[in-house]
Amino acid sequence: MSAGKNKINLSVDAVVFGYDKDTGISLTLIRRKNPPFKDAWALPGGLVKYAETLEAAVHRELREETSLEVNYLEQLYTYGHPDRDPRNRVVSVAYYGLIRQSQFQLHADSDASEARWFNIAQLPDLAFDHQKIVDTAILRLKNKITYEPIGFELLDQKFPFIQLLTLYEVIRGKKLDRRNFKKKFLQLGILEELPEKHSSGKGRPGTMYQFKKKAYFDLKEKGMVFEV
Amino acid sequence: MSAGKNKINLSVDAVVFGYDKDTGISLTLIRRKNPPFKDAWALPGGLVKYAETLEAAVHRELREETSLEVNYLEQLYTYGHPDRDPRNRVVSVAYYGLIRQSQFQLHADSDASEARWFNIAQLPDLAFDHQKIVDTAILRLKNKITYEPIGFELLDQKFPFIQLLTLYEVIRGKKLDRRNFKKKFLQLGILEELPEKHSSGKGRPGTMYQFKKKAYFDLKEKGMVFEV
DNA sequence: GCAAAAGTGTTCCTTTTACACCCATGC
DNA sequence: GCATGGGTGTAAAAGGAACACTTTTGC
Repeated sequence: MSAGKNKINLSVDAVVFGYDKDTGISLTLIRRKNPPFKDAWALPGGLVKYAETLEAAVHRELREETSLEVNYLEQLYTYGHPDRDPRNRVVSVAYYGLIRQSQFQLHADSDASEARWFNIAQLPDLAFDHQKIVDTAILRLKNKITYEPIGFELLDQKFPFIQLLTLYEVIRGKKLDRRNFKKKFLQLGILEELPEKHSSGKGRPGTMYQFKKKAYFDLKEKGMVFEV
Repeated sequence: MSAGKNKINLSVDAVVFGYDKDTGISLTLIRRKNPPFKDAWALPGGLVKYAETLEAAVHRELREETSLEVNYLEQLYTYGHPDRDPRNRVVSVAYYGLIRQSQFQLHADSDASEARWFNIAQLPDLAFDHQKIVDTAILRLKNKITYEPIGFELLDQKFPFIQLLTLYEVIRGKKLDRRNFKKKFLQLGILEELPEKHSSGKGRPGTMYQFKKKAYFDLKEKGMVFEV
């Protein structure tokens, strides 16, 4: 603590989004066990070790604090204001990640657990400048989903079309025309229609689809522009 | 050197773009005076001081190493691979900036100077992972200019329309239709036509314009979407 | 047979692209 | 008066938005 007092600390923080067709977009927060901001909710994260990559640090912290394993992870922004941590100087590289929430109900709502999902519309007060980070992440998610097919990271591997539509509606925050959206999306040629049907219990069952990842990357390489 | 050996160093690097209607897009590099990569060209940058913001560090380093003062500065990406610096762990927050090159001919091509403009099409081998940073910055510039009017940061305050067109052609790397481009741009309502004319020596002199910054921010606030 | 949700096609309008002629200036 | 570059408008094509009826299932 005395040696290296004048050296800046480097940390990572992660905004992990999950999606559930019934509850919408959520993100993972952990409850802080120590001061400052003891008992407040915060983003998972922590100091980067000397020899690990930033991405490795994020994965490690997520594993340690939430036992989540994310597939999709992208750097968001680096927050470096001198006063963002009241103890000492901590510069934090923020990442955002996406997971299929259906696979991780673990921390859902047990009061005893330290990690929980929060709907992005009902977040508690956050420690440090984490609200700012979350705001940036949500903005990025909105933008990103229009020109990269990241939505598939949030849905199950196989899904009825209506779920894709609903996901876009939730993230964009407005109703979309079912027919136009489907037309446009199918035209991209990155969805595979499956023989299976999916019934929600009521009404006509919908066709299941899955993302053709390979087709997408092939097309992307040829200069195809994704935009929805 | 022995104390804090296990703490990560934090630096900033800056990709400063300049534009000249005759020579195109350039960026500033400095020649390294010390190992590693002694005598190689590198981006201006250096370690962040304990109590300064990241932006302040960038401005300071630019002042010290190139005597440039940039108005437009934006965070680009943070590079943190453990091996990016052969000496020890240095995580670097990269920024990119824009300036009116016409105001800074200082370091233009004096062989004795340590800072120089290089056309982005003819860059020398760069130290560290700086080529990667530059690639990202160029990509960002191309993207950004289509949905934010950052071009005005590169042009003189008053400019004939043709220069705006040429700037976009250079950055996009392809010819644009003069009439369609002008129509689209003027429709945005963020350009002010000036009474002055500008002659290139030959042909009919062109009308001068200037960017209506206030009008732009007012419109932006009302939700207007800039896209060219 | 009725309620609920999925499937499908056409028209209209807006935006984008393509394109050609006249005008002001310097020499 | 001719070469050079700047200014302007229109028509065709493409893309996006709006919109209604039929089909399949559960009860």
